[in-house]
Amino acid sequence: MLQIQAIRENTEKVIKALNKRGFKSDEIIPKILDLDASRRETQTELDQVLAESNQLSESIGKLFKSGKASEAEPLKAKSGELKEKSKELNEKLHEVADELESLLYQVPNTPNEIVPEGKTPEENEVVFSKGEIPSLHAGAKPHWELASDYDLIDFELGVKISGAGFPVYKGKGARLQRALINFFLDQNIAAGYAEVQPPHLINEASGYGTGQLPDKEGQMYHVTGDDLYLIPTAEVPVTNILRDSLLKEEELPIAMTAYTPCFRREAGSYGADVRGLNRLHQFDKVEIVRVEKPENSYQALDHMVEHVKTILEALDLPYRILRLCAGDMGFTSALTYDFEVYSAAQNRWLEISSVSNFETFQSNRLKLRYKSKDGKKALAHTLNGSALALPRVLAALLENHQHEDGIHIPTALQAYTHFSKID
RNA sequence: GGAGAGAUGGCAGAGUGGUCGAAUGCGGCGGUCUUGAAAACCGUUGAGGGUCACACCUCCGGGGGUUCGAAUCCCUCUCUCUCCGCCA
Repeated sequence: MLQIQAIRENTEKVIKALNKRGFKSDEIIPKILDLDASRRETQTELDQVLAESNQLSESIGKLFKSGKASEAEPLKAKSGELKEKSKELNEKLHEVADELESLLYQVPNTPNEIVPEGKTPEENEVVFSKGEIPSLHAGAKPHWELASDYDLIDFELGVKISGAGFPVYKGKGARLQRALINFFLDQNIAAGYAEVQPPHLINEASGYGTGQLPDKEGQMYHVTGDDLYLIPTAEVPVTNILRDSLLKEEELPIAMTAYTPCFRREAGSYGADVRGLNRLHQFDKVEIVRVEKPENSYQALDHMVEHVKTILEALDLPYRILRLCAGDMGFTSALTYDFEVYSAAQNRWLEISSVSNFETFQSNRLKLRYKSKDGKKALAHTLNGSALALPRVLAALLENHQHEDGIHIPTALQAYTHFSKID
């Protein structure tokens, strides 16, 4: 949620930034400003009535104490009137404040200045690429065929148990999956991230905290019996660890990593894009989350990008980094870098990580603040990224490292898989 | 699922209708002492709105009510804890 002061003080800048996203702010922003003005005006009016009422009560109390109860009667009547009035004003205040809040929830984050203009994924800016695209042997296959040939993943079995998008990993497929999780976690820990294991179900307040609610209500699985949501990413429970907190300056930065399964309904997707591991309802991901002082957050974002690079290079996968254009960025982000690995057998790029700075957009909702040494309080910046999402990494590993004699496991992973080849 | 207890400042924990925004302890900050540190002692220290700054207002889990006046009384919701049951 954007800070109302920012909208108030930099209205033109905010509108311009939102327009870059393709978000129509010309109506909603003036409306927000109107409501904000009205809120403050009503608040002031209410405060005055309450101040008068407080004084009255105090003098009534004194009269009672000094045994002049009869003199208090007219004051009581006056107090009753004020109460009536304050009730009205209070109702109005709530009305205005609620409407203001619901409008603020609808406004996405303002893109950083370096975010490129654009509406579609084609307009994302490639800022880096590395690794050679392997030329595969004749008869090379996409991962869903490899998965079946080597009995690594059973998609049909998952359909029986749950439905489409819930694969069953088997044998070396399961072991490779587990190896990747451990490998990623160890890499992140070595880079200074503290491991946490958060709950996989979250309450409504947590959903609002990181911005999944109310914006993406339909994309999360909802456990109606207990009114909980299955996490779409570890970002939600991990970032919410810091919800409603006032940190000391020296506690920052905070860096956490977590492995969790992720659950996404992804309603409405179909076709070749969702073949095999490309898009699932349940998948595994290792996430990194950072909480930073505002002046350090963009440097931290760069460090996260560098860190993800080293992981992909250890896996010997060709990849590129995109700076997402304003129109393709997520609702809550101010700047996002997507990592894509090249899938030689599918001849396409697959997104495997998304690293973002949310600035104060999440911390404003989360009430995640820190207190500097001179006693000033400010919202912290939150960042997160995948390091990494499993399914497409697995797909790319199978496809890019396939040879006539089987699938070769990258050296860095062998300590985790305890096998060097799938054949 | 059954029974009971509770929700107060960064944390712990008093407070049952009128200077209570709240005792006390811990923690934090400043100081005295010390070569330095620790200990001890003294002082200070909740959050939000509002204002140029004051004033002022709100906040003792959420919502509603009683009262001139509520952290304190009533209703309601949510959550937590303890015991029993069930169970990995």
